[in-house]
Amino acid sequence: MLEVDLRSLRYFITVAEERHIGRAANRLHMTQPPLSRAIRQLEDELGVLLFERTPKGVTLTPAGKVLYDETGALLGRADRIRRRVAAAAGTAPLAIGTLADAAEQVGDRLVSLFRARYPHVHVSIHESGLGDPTAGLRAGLVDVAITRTPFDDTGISMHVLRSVPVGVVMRDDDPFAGHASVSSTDLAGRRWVRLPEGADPAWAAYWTGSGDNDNGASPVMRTIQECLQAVLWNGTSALAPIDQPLPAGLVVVPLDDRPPSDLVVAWPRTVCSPLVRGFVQVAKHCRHT
Amino acid sequence: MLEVDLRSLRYFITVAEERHIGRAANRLHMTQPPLSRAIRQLEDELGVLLFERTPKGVTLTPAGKVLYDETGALLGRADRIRRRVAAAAGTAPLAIGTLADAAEQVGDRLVSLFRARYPHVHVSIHESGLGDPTAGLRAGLVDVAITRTPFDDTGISMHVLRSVPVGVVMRDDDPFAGHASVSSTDLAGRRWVRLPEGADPAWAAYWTGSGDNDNGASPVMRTIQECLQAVLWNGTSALAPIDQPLPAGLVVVPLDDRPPSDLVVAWPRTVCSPLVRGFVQVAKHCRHT
DNA sequence: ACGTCCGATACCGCCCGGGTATCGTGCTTG
DNA sequence: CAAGCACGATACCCGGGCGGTATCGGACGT
Repeated sequence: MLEVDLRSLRYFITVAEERHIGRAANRLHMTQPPLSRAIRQLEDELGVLLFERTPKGVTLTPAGKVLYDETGALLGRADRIRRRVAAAAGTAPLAIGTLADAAEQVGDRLVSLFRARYPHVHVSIHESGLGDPTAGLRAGLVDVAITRTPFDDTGISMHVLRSVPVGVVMRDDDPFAGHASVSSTDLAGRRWVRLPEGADPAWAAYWTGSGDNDNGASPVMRTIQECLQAVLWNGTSALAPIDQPLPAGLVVVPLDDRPPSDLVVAWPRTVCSPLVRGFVQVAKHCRHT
Repeated sequence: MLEVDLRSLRYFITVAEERHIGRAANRLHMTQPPLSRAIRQLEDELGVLLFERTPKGVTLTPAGKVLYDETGALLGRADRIRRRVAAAAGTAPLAIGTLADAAEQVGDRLVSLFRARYPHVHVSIHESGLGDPTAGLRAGLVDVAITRTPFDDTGISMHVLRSVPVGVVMRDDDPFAGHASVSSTDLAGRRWVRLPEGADPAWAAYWTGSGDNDNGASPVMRTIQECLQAVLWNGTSALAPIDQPLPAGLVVVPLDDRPPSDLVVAWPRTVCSPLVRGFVQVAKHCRHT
């Protein structure tokens, strides 16, 4: 049984229109050799020569012309089928949770990629405070979350997007401000920002200097921006991923005795919705610079 | 861009008809897990649940029903395109050469597989004598050859189907008949079958005990059957692959100091015809027991 | 004659799509 | 009710396919 896949047909159409494999490869965002190979494989599959190769490009053979004329309709029909199937499934909504402002850029990128791929899906974004590292997943408020480790992950599956070391955010007039790194013992006696009560214990312990501080007096932080402002104004300290963009007057010094924190996409382990898995696929396949 | 391939759609159709992944896997000559995975991936691709999973099988969701109804037409159109393209290319003939009766079984299998895959192609088979190891390739009589090494392969590409040690064919009353193997020195003074004059030197040297014999008296052998008869009747000896089927009264004793001979499919290095490449593909993918 | 511009080839690394073994679960059955 | 069974799901392995880079060969056009 012959099994052409639609991708190679799109390749063929592009080459036929450009009359030039190199230019077609450009349009397809790939390089020339794999495209040459794909065309040759399509020819082998059909047992027919589709292009004449000339020194200045390629031209369609009669068989290639027939394939070109017929293929457009086939691809069009395939797209129509996709739309009809999506319509028949109804407009299933997808709720995405994000951890406060911790994952803004990557979250925006992922969501826009997801929207491009599943145009018929209604996406809602729920930004949660720093008190809930599951960003609403635990509470069932969202279907999938973009957040950070560590937290209690029983019943939750995760895919790591990026693993980032963590550091101490301090004012640039801090005695440690110039250091290449610090360790926990250097930080004894500091006042730390306070997370909301009831937060996941592993999470709270990780982000607040092991919690051995008198932080009853600090106000509760709900976003990273609030944390940074507290550091600037109150002389408290906070932990943050070292790639956190900082306002002027603040620096982050790597903390060398704490494991990195992972930027992850997380979802309930028992999920069956294809949309959630599709979101995870998008996250897996795109580059996280 | 979404890229469903037609294979996964055929999988889907089969599962939808069987209402049972295991049975569908059987019909598709594959096992259940990869089929489950393929269905799930199709669902992810479309962002839609296609089947309800139940303890006794699967049932189509509304979206799945729509896909089922639409997909048949798509696959039918794909098949029609294949036929039209093949027709537009005209009925390109393919000439296949085989080395005498040396490759009968495998040749028959390959040719029938090729015919099944390219039904529109007219295939002709040219059986050559033992004097031409290229089976007509060198002379331009055929497009592709099923033959044996060794021969001068300049300008010729090959794909090895099977590598078989070579042995001496002798009568079962020969002094060496019971031996597990023999070496060239054991065979001094024997009379050997004679190949046609002008055969490829490497080829002739390989198959006739290094050619240091008085074989002016032996008749020229044109097929393996003739060789075997000569051994039976004239007391000459011959070399043959050790898997050569033998008539009663003959045995083959492995020759332990000669490299094996490869059963190969060969074609001109400068080939551009998709049919030749298709034939090679068929040869590569089928099992050669 | 040589540079340039094609497509073709060679080779590499990763991912995908096959496989086997095993699990979880809901239904059946003694 | 416990045990078996039947089904799909999961985990893991392995080979092939499809991306990539580097390079070749050949046909023009100065």
